[in-house]
Amino acid sequence: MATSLKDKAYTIIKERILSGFYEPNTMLNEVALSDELGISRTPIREALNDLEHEMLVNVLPKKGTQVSEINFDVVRDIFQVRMLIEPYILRQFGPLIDKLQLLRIKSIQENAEITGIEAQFESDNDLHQLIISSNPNRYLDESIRKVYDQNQRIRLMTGQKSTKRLIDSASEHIAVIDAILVEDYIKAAEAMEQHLANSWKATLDVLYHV
Amino acid sequence: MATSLKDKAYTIIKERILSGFYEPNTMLNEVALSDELGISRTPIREALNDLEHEMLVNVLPKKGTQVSEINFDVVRDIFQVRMLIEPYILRQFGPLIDKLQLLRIKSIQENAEITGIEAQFESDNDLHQLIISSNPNRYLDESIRKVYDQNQRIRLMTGQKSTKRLIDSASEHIAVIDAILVEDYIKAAEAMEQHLANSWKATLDVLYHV
DNA sequence: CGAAAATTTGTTGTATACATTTTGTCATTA
DNA sequence: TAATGACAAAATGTATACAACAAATTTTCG
Repeated sequence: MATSLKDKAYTIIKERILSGFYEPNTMLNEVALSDELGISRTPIREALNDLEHEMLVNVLPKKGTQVSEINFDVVRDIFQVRMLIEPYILRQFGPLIDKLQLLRIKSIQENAEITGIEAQFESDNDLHQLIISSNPNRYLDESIRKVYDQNQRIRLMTGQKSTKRLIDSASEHIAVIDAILVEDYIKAAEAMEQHLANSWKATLDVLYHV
Repeated sequence: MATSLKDKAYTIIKERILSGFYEPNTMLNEVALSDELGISRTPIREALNDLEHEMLVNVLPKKGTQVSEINFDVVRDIFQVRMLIEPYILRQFGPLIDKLQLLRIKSIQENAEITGIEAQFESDNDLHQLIISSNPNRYLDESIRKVYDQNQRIRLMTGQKSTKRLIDSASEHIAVIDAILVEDYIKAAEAMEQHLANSWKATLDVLYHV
């Protein structure tokens, strides 16, 4: 794959932000990144610009680029958009979802207590990604993907501390999956709404003790 | 206002795309733009990159930057997102809409037959922008704004040829406005859904004779 | 000693030079 | 004539140099 240096820089920096290696409010120095990655400033700058559009960083004119913060407002906005779009995708594009992949994910979710937190975590991601990917609308896709990247950072903060929530989450996922499998997409959308509402409540609880 | 050269280039190029001065599929040459605008290639490139994120251009690696096309799929996707988000904003954030501005817009819409096409056109824009602006969710805002820019290009194509549609559109706008004024935001959302559905049908008819 | 001014340092913004790739031209050949 | 390949021209991708600005530091003066 003949990828550009800009894309390389983009991928590396994004991964560092999403993984929490760069914490919120960290200032990203262009020359430092340039030296470290062995890439000149120009592609670095372009990558940072791209990341700004995903709202993963804020470019402060003449000051620098700063890893964006995840405050309450951001968390609320992220969940709001997810609750609008993910059920919508199920209703509109449910039939386009890959059933085989669903079954694979379901089997992992069913063994939530055995497979461990990390596998569960990843499988959760897979489910949402699978649903998101079924949507052919480019504009909707960009919106939800941007939001979903931020969501990964939120989950890093919550850390899924409660195993109780993990089990509940798994059964909610299964409810969504089962509805899709019997091709009742309205029910699937409702199950997703329920799931997101619960996740929202759990997140509120863990992060803000509300 | 101490705006950067990148922003200047961005503003100029964007205006040219939205106004139709640059037609779809036009290749945008970086050095040509650089010479014409008296700005070096670096800010020009950054501006084009920004425009790519708004899907107003496509950057083809090693080939160049091309003004994006408005084909049937794009038109469908745009309307789909508008029909999802605009009514949602009314339902969720209706109370935040500036009522005074609404009254001003209403008076123009009421005289649709007198004020002429252009004023009508602009007032239509104002209404949708006003509603969009009432939404405080940054993620939703970016999504709908991106879509609304493209929508301007669609309207350029349809050219609002039918005066019948113009009159109908005005009365639909008034239905939305009146519902907001009496603070019945559910009704307002429904009126908006109706309006967008009709616009969608009219657009289909004009552009694709479907 | 403290505050304001001047200077230095470091960072981003912009311009330009160089590298790489694509594309168009034109001669060559089957 | 049509296809092919070498070559030239032009475009984008990348690196680097310079300019403008902000912040930190030092100096100067009350």
